[in-house]
Amino acid sequence: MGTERLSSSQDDNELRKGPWTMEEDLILINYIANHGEGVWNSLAKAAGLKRTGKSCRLRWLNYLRPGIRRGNITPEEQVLIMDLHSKWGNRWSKIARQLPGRTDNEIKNYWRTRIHKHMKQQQEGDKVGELMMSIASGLETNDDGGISPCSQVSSIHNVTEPMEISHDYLPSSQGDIEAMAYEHTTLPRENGANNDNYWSMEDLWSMQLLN
DNA sequence: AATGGGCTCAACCGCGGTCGG
DNA sequence: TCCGACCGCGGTTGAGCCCAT
Repeated sequence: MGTERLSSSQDDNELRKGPWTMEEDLILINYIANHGEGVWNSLAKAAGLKRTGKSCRLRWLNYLRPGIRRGNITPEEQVLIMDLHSKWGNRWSKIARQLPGRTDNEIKNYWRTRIHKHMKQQQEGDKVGELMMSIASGLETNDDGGISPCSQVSSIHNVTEPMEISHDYLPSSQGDIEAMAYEHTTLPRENGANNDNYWSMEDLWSMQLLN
């Protein structure tokens, strides 16, 4: 990644851009664990991160924050996203608040790369509405024969449990933590496939706290 | 095995809103 | 009231991965 590596002379003064490293993640997690979040610009400086406050905030909210659910948007969530998008439009942060553990960025990406694309394809084929039916196949229909996401929506609203975390293996050293964190950040994505084997950031969190 | 196009998603950018001095 | 700093949001980009050929 071209922007990731800066010359050593630049490293001391300039702000970093591009993907976050494991070290930066740990610094940010550690700092917020000790001092709390907020006032991102001063947080970035105080933590010793060569990042903008904006970048720290984004990384925290979209990736490191405990409770983040990653991957595998469920059919229920998909219906809820479509329902809320029809009401609110591109108010991603507002929509995200209705989906516990999901971020606005994730929902926005999901909408643009999947739902929006498929809707366009459906429209091109003059089959508007079939997407809804196919997505919601198995879900209940209303009297008009259309999809009634309301029951699904209400069920979603009750789904507030944090993601399940397996603690079958806990690290015993900082080296373990770093190796596991590295695995977490470098494992290839599986294109929507089950990623249950991935390390969640809550794992990283608990490790940091234990540490 | 090589490769080129499509897809995904983390991260950046720009803008508008809010707040304190 | 004005101004600057900061925050939050939505749009966009581009690196990396996947897959068909």
